[in-house]
Amino acid sequence: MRDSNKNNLFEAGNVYKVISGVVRISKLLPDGRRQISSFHTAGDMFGFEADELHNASAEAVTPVKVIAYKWQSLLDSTRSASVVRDLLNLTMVGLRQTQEHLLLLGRKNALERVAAFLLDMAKRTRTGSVIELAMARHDIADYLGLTLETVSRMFAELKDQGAIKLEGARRVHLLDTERLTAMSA
Amino acid sequence: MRDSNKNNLFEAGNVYKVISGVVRISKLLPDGRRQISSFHTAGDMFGFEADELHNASAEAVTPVKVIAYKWQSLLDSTRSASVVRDLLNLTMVGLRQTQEHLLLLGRKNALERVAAFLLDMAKRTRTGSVIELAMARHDIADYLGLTLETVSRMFAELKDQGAIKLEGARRVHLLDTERLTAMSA
DNA sequence: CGCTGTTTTGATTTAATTCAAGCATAGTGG
DNA sequence: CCACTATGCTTGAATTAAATCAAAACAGCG
Repeated sequence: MRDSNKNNLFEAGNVYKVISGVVRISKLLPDGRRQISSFHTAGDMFGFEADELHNASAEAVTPVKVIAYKWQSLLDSTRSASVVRDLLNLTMVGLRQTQEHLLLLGRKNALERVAAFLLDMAKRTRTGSVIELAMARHDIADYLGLTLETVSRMFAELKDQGAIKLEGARRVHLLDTERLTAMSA
Repeated sequence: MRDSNKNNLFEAGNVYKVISGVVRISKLLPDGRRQISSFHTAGDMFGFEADELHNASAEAVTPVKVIAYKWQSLLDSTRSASVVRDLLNLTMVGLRQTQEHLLLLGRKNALERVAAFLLDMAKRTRTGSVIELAMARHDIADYLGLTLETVSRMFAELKDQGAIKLEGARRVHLLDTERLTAMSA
């Protein structure tokens, strides 16, 4: 197990399980534009995207504890067969989530994206209708394919409409999940 | 093997291999907005995204021949272990490609998207620098998160810049791959 | 040759970005 | 304990890239 808030968590050839904290997976364009493909929280596994050529990076959004599994040792283990089947399942789930995110980035407007994001976060954390955002507006923007200003404006819009309440910038009360769901398109 | 140009190719519980033709995988929003997550051509496998709940659909862009493999029988086979490992690899490759596409949808402008699309198509087909587009502008638009008009304008722009030449709407000569590559990111 | 669906091109509108201040909040040291 | 600073967030005004609306040009195909 590894206790870290350093920059790049990954080495290709490993798969990771998050014990606590939040990790973001992202890719950069040469000029610095960034797209975050996913956030991972306690219990999630990641690292299926890593390979030698492709340069995705994994970074800690908050201080993080992760377990690193060596790819090689997973394949060699006596239970290898069922382990590989589990890994396949996890990767397939990841693929589905990523395709859902494609739909968001390709076809949803700013308000729909933010509404969908909040609902997704609420689903993960299971702390009722109050969510604690671990990441900055800038990270949310890079996840949703928007600018941080637009994200901020959409939060304000949702607040004005009475769908959410903000306690500081990071704690969000979902007041009307019904409506958020409808808005998330 | 299945010879088809009908609408939805998939049943969950199957994985498919394309023998010939082109398949598109897409998701719809309730109001009809569509995002195509991938096109699959001869040799490609697809179906890793399918499950009971999630509604992705696979459709033939051209008349298609595919082989359907029953998930169950793949797992039961005597060579199951290596088969599952192969499926895991394919799914991981799919995940990487999908994340690359997230970067395109979230952060690239229209010209960059179209340039990247053309290069990607060229890489797949390996017919030198001339590519035959199997799909309509509308499908390209839904893949790139644009409107068909914008796609058309970007083709015109690339033509004006001397990066490509069009022979009708569907055959594209890549005249300056170098520049297209630079433009694509 | 005349349809039908596809693609291109043009004019206008709009959603989101960019640029530019201000405002909060938390942390630091006097 | 309170100024002082750094960092992140919000808000406003102006700009812009892409969407929308609208029409013409272009295939294919019966």
